[in-house]
Amino acid sequence: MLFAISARPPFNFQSVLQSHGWGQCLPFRLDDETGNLGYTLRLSRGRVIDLEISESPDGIQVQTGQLNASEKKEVSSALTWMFALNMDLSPFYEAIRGKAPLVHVEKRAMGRVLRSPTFFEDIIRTILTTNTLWTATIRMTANLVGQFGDPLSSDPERKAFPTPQRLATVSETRLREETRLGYRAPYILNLAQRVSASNLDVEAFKTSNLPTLDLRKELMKIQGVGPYAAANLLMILGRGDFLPIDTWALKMVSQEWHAGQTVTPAQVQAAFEKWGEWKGLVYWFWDWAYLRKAKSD
DNA sequence: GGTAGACCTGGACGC
DNA sequence: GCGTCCAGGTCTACC
Repeated sequence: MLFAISARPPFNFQSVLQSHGWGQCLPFRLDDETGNLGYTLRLSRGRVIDLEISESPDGIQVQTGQLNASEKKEVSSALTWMFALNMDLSPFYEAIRGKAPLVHVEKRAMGRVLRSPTFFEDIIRTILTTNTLWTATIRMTANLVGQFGDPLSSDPERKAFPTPQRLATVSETRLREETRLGYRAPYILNLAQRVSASNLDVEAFKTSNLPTLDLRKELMKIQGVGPYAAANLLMILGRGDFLPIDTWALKMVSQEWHAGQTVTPAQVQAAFEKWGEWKGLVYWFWDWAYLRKAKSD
């Protein structure tokens, strides 16, 4: 079946896909030819379905197998969250309007960050981005999905992201040695076990009314989530008060404002401080001169 | 509160 | 093919 879901305008499908690298990590699949996004989704009752998501005139449309009414509602709800279809970007655009390195942002309806259907999946994937190369993040995620995800009945090669319950039963040794998570294995296992045992409701973070500072403290109580990962997760939650400062950020700020001299995290923070609650989004979508030059060379 | 070192993997490099 | 070095955030112990 095929159905459409409208987005709060302005909306740009490709801008969401390109907002970060999640589309390269299973169970997402980016189709370079069509520009569409695939995703293998496990519904709450355990059925695994495949989604082919593309742009529609006023939002997105999704091609999938036959769904009953409650399944269709669940898929619509998941996609609305994943693409932040309800997000109101007008205050952000008002704050950045006319600022030179950001003029492309409103033109291309940027500001939404692609999310996973569950915050559990986003936390795990974020932990797997820490202290490693992006190619290793893609590999670790693929291992997790391939080894522990529920398969699609029509194509068992395609699997959904593992549930907390499934991961909670896996040994740390296996996560370490077979899934190749290394020292991250106990962090992933601990999170899965806490969520599985209902000792931590990570999905509640999606609708939390906590001030961002408090939300950040809660996120940093999760093993494996430090300042960088917390800022990244806050961005996913639509809170742009903190910067995910990694080595890339240090390099960009060094090149942009310090003539290539080594900079500290505090200097990165200072560079964006004036943007207040929007600093995360401003940083995320900044048009870096260093990258522009690299492209033109 | 700040700092140093350990953690682990895989890619790059030299031999 | 093998060994070594390095990059990448977080955690823990220590000051």
